[in-house]
Amino acid sequence: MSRTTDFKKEEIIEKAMQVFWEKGYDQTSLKDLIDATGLLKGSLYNTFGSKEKLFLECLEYYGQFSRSRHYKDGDPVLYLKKFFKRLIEEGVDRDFRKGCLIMNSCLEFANQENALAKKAQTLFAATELNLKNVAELACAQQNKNSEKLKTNLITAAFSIREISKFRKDKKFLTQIANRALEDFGVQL
Amino acid sequence: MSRTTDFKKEEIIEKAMQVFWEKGYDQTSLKDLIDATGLLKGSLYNTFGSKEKLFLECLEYYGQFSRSRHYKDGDPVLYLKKFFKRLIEEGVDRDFRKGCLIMNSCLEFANQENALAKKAQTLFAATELNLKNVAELACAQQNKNSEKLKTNLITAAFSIREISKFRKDKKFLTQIANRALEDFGVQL
DNA sequence: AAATTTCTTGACCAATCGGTCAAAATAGAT
DNA sequence: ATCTATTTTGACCGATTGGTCAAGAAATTT
Repeated sequence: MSRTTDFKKEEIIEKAMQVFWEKGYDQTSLKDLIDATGLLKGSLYNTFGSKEKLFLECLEYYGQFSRSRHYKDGDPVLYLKKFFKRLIEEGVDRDFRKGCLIMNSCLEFANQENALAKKAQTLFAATELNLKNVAELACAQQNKNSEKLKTNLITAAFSIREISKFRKDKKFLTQIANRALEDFGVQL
Repeated sequence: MSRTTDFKKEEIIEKAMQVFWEKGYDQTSLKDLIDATGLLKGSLYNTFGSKEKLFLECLEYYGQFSRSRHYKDGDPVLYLKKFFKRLIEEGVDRDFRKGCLIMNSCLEFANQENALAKKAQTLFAATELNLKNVAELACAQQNKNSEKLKTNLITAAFSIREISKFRKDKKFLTQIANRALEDFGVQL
């Protein structure tokens, strides 16, 4: 009865997200999105409505990706070790300066109060909740107060992600992680 | 023998710096700079040559401002307490979402390797050196290894500055500071 | 007061920004 | 094969980007 799209929406979101992740929202132009997705301006607007709405879908997509790496089961302390090990590995990679799209967006929209800022902060809260859950499980094993430990974890994760953008210093980044991990009696 | 400028260069740099500090380099347009300084485009280019060169002068100016708050003498631990107290006070201020221009610039130019990125990282190193010096003095008093403590200090300062942009949570920010200060046997 | 040098001004530049839209192309239902 | 709903396409929009430049204004030296 009518023509169908030549592309899969999710594939477009995935490609657009990569550009937004690398360059940030404002620094990503429509031309960038066109080049990355292979769609033309009209199709892009026909499908997503605006650059802002497309970004929201990309944020949500990244949120799914992020949640897929949240703690599910197993040893919570081991999860934390693997978690920080990965952050550092990505952090020292010279080709990886993108950080975390959620944190990037929280910072980029910090002095705004629009849908983008709100969405970014909601996703940040989810990331935080993940670490909070892990911290509580680990603390239950060790009979400790988890509130400060939770702050330490999210702060360490944030710091490693952001500082590693401009400082590819494994020792430095590992010290940050170890400072949070020592609460749980382990080190990298 | 010739006409003199109607303005003082330093006053222009100060005003331009405020805009760059609030909005970042790329998000600051020439119109913003014109509005903030009161100069017209021609005068701006006649005086500074380009937006980039103007920004470099602003960065240097901020660097002086930053250095003016570095440790000079007195009790190093007391300096640290005041240092973090101020960071948190500014951090919870709803009208203060600018963070630190040096850290902002390190992040903004993280995936570039131009004069701007270089300059920002050089200034970051100076900030770091300040905290390192203080840490060593304080450690000498207390017979401790200062290397990890130095990392903790700069990481805490960075985290408070950045996280406070989008999270005006005094308790949270204080926990970050206290985590670094506990090494020196004090708390906020 | 005149001469000289510099600063100030505003018009102008090409390029790009996010976004719109009418016409052409096309896939599916009949 | 035809009809129809939808997508694709590329031209076009006004606004803004960073930057240039010639002409006019003005301050200082002589």
